[in-house]
Amino acid sequence: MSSKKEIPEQVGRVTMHDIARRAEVSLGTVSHVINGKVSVREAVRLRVQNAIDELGYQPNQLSRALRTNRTNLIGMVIPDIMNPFFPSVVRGVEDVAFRSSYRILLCNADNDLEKEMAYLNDLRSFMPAGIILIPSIDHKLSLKSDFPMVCIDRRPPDWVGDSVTVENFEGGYAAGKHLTHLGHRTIGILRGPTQVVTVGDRVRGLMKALSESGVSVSSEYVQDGQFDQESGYTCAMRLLRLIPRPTAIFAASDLMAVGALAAVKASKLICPRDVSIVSFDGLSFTDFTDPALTCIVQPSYQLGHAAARLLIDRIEGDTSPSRHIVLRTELRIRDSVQSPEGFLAQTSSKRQLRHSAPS
Amino acid sequence: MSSKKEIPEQVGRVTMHDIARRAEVSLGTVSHVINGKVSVREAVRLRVQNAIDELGYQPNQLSRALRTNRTNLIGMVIPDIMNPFFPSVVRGVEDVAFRSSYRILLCNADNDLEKEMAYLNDLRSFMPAGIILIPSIDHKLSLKSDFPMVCIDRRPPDWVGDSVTVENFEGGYAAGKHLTHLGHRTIGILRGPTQVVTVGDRVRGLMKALSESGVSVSSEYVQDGQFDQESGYTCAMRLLRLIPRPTAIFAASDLMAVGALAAVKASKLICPRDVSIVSFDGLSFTDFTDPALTCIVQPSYQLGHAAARLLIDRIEGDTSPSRHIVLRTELRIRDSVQSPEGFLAQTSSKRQLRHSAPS
DNA sequence: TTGTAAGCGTTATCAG
DNA sequence: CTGATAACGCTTACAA
Repeated sequence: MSSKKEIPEQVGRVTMHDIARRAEVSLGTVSHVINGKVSVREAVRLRVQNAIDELGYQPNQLSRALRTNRTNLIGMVIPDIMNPFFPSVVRGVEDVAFRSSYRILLCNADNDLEKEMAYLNDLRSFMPAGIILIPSIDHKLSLKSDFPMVCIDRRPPDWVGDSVTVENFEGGYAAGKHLTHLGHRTIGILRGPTQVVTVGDRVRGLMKALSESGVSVSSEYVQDGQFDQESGYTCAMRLLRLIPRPTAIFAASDLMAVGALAAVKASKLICPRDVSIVSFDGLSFTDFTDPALTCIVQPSYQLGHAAARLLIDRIEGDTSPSRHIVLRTELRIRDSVQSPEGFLAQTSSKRQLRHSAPS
Repeated sequence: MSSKKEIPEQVGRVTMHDIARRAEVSLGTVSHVINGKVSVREAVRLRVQNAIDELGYQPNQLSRALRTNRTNLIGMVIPDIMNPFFPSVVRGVEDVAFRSSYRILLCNADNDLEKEMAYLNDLRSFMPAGIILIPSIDHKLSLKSDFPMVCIDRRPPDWVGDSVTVENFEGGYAAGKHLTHLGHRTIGILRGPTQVVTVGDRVRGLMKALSESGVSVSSEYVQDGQFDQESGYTCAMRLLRLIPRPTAIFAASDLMAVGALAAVKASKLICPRDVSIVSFDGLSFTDFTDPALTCIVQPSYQLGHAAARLLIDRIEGDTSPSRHIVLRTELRIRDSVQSPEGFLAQTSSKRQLRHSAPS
């Protein structure tokens, strides 16, 4: 799009009628040149195009939608944009959507099933082209709708449609391997809310890695709570009082890990010297904690990106069987994990406590 | 399309026609009971209402909008939802909007004037009820439009419409007072991008407070850069090499402050013992840094909240003169500021600032 | 109080 | 290739 010749600042809405009149053609012809579906004589096409440019005409999306029975709106229902995990998901969706000229209708359902269903229902009255949903924890709805929908992040058990999720199990497994390779054998777990299926997977993956190294975790080393920092603090405190004290803690979310970090400090211990911490999420603030957190990074932007791609394919007619895309996680090594004291790690020449400075 | 006596799950769209037929009334009557503007005999009203409930009818927002020339859509154009400052602004807008049954169309303009204008223009084709805009840095557009618009966070110089902003100057001033009362007389400033007007105000407010205490800041103690962590690091490094070394640093954003924190550590200094840091924004991660940052908190949620209130008032007919709401900031005292070494702090016989400290 | 009918700005179907 | 004309689903005078 290059710069325009003149400023068409005609304020009152300009419609196809205005174009038709100015170009001295009929309404239908204007429509034809706009949609390019029916061919139009070049001279006429030009006249119409000029009128459009001169008057700064934009097709009214509403009437168009009403007529064609489809908008270019994508409804996006998420738990809460203030939860730092979601903004990049939303951005991933928007970037893809924008390129295909879809617009995003954003709804925060607060993990509240009622609110989620209300939004979902309400959204229908806008005739969206499709919906991207991060289902609430206890999502039950198997919605049959007039438009495609893809579930992301969490996949409800009864959901048979498209979905994009993350390898939670494998991420947990990677965390477990990392810890056991460094020699940890007494490991505490901050699991968070048990009803969240993603968390369960993370912990199961972790457990698998541990048991492969002959490490077992008795139940008092697994603490359930909320996803937040405060809960992480409280639960970590309980872990730190256990005997033997865990040499490492796995936190199923970054926020819990931050709480755990605080708990370690409050216990006059040092992370990672006394207690290592590995977390799950990879939010940006994990770089700012002290020490910076080693964590399993979720590809949040990609989550939205892939979902939008998939959804738009569906909107544009892809009728292949449901797809279930599962995205990889990544182990990001920072400063919060080291070998436990007294463990002779061959590779421990690396200095752990160095705070990574931005380069 | 077989008529059902059963609970609605009728998938194909159900329209007013269906209701009219089932309730054995005319289209107009259905409309009347829905909009409650024209009175309808109770018996009929009930029949219609039943039909609506039984069929699970929802009015089509698009056709309604087309007819009434107004949607219940609010367009929100922001720089970038991934910037941690904006999610709560968006949430503030959405909470208010939702209660008045408006929906949010979210657009990320990336501080790019072209993109911003493209979005703004594009939004018009949805006939939004109103727009909330966080203008790009070099926003020039004085848009005359068919619907109300309120600018938030930054107020473009030529913008004569409604706006909601933050007391940047006063916030900077409070930061300055806090520092001077504690005895700081050599103060470094991380100003960030000079073209951002909010930053200018913050620094001017700071300067005023300093000069009121007879503290002057020579130019090499003022570093410009970007808003981000990396820039904060680099610029703070320069400050820390100055002689005399500043005993305190003011960062115009939290991210720069985080970079400064890293710079202090990298210089083998300790915050706040050797260098105090006070920042501006109050994002949630400032609690997780080490030490936790003392900062001037912007009421980001309130920003969105107030803007939405204002906008909806306009949408609903408020034609009073343009309003310019300015929100207070708050000094949040954490651990990154103390009196400089060797300064005999007048003990708290006199409390420093009336700016409320959180408990 | 209720029904009728004319649009809102498009697209789509047919004639010319 | 171009132009009428009928929808799309709804609101709103105005008529009955």
